[in-house]
Amino acid sequence: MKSKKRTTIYDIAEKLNIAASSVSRALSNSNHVNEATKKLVLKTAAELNYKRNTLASNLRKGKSKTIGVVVPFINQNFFSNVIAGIEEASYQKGYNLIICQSNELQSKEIKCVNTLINQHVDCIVISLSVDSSDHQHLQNVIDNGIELIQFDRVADELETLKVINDNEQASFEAVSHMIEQGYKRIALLEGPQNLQIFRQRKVGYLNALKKYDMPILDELIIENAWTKELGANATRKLLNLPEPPDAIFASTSDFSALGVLEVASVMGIKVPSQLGICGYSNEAFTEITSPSITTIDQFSVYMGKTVANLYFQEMENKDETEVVPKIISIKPKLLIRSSTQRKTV
Amino acid sequence: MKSKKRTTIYDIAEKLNIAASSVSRALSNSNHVNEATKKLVLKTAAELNYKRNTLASNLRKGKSKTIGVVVPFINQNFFSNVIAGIEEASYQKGYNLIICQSNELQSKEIKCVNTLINQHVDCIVISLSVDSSDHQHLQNVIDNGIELIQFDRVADELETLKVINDNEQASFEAVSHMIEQGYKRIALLEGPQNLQIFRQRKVGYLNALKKYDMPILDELIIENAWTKELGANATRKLLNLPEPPDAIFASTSDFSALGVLEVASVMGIKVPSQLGICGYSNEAFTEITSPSITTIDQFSVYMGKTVANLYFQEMENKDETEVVPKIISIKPKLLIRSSTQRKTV
DNA sequence: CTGAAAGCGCTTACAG
DNA sequence: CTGAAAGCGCTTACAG
Repeated sequence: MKSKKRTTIYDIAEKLNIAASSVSRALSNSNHVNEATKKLVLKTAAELNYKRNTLASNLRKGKSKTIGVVVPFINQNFFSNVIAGIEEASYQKGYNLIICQSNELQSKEIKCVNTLINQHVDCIVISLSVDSSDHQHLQNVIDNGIELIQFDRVADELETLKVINDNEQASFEAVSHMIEQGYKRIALLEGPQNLQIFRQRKVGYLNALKKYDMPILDELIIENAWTKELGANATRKLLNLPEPPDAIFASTSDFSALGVLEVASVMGIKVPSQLGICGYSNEAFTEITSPSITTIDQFSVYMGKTVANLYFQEMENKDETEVVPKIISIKPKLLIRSSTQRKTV
Repeated sequence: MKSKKRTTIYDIAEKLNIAASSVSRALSNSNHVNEATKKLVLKTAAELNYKRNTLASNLRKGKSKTIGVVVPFINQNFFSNVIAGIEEASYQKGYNLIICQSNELQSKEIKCVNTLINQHVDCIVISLSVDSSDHQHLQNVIDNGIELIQFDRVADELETLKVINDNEQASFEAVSHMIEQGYKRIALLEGPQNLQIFRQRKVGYLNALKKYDMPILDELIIENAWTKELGANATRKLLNLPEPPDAIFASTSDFSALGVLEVASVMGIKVPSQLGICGYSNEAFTEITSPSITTIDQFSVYMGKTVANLYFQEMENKDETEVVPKIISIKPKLLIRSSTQRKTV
């Protein structure tokens, strides 16, 4: 099968005894072509099972109608939801997606970005890997004339289009809620502080404590507890403290919160009466644990659509004077569930 | 930035005063080129920030080093895991992925496939949408000389490479296990029977009943209960029967099984003592529900890797006489958890 | 080992 | 409205 020769515009032109350029015009629905020939070309194209070679078309036109996406892992709920959103919006505009995963490694992230540059994608959408520190490869994208959009895990210092959550505000609200539920010693599981999102979440936590005149207790702030295992380890450590916390804000992820819940359950500590738990991201499972876990919804599918549409707007406004907002911040929503509700309303 | 002109092999050739063909050879590491010139070219390429235009290269070579993937939804655990597996294996071989989602609609599936054909992908990997009945678009892929690989939800009559699960066997084992746990009236939630996988799972169910000389009770077989909501509806209906079932095999998915569990929980029916529940797919949440749900692991990431590697093998053996197996069946694994264990071992 | 030339399949100014 | 021609950036037989 591989050897089968595909139909080209020349085959159609030859059969109809017209010029290839006319065929091309007819196929791209130009209005500089006679209606009759247009119909004839379309009919013949269908008969010969013609498929436009997008590669050739793109090469000629100097654009690929392709968006490259780089995420840490495709099979993590948050990212797969964002990708689904990007796909939906892109599909409507006739754009394709090339997807790469960085596996949370900057080294692989760099390779992915280079591949996408080679592919001549029109736009690269990226959420940084956790160990991403140097951003030369992102600068490289810009230098190659490719639109760069960062989302969620962004490098703040790079002036690019960005779609982010208001992490600080969400975090502030979550901790405020816990304080209002009467929790006095609220621990923070924080993520790698080289990522801005995790720094912002910490700030939100600190601001909430400040607002309610509560002391900042260093022993209740645990670094780098952003997976289920690390969350569980941190919880063991915290709950064995002379003065253990009465609530834990797993600011890094719901996976971390799940680790907290499991350890509490094993240790026979009751949630939410003895220990409040709040996660981050609204993973599907947070609704079905017992008790259900309070968390923060990031509207991930919507975030994906927003990313794609931001690119399309930017393209349309390229030559206009109107200024498009460069950073879109989506307000996340605190979902109060059982794991933090000990006051009956 | 968009206007920036990229460096081409001609820029390098001009600067070094050699032919473009030599530059091309040097860059593709041909051994028909002097070591000294090769080094010089590489150095200059780096200086000028040269990036090969893959579009042009692929157009000339007549292949794209791209695999197109069509799945119902990117953001469903099973599919995102398969995609992650495909990505990993493809990345190692220098292949890119273009991802589309059919949204379970044959109409969109057809458009996706056509887009991928236009993109001149080398291979299309597909898992059919639920309402896929006619398969002309898949035949079209083959007719266009593109390798077609089906996985999981396959059209049996099409002679293509396939990677599947042994659904019948897995289903048989699951039901046998439930029978051995003493369940007497085991209901089946079945999926749309136009999909082979759901037919196979039904056969496995029936075979298990037959083996243990148990009657087939038509009122316990519920059609089309393959989402959480449909699973819940079916459960309400079943549990209100004069003679309700004492176990439910949600052969369609874990989501369906979750619907069963929630209804049982609302109705105050104890799992597993009064009602046994078994799902399908090993979604992450099945481990953390209370009780945890017995299910079947499909090894989804491995399945993805297998798909990609099958393609690469097929390519390598194209001109050899050796025959590559056309259908790879992965044996799924029954994971026995709390929701079906009422005998203490 | 190197160069000149053709060609992958398309699009688009340029003439008419 | 239509055609002839150039060119997108690369690769690869063909000569030498």
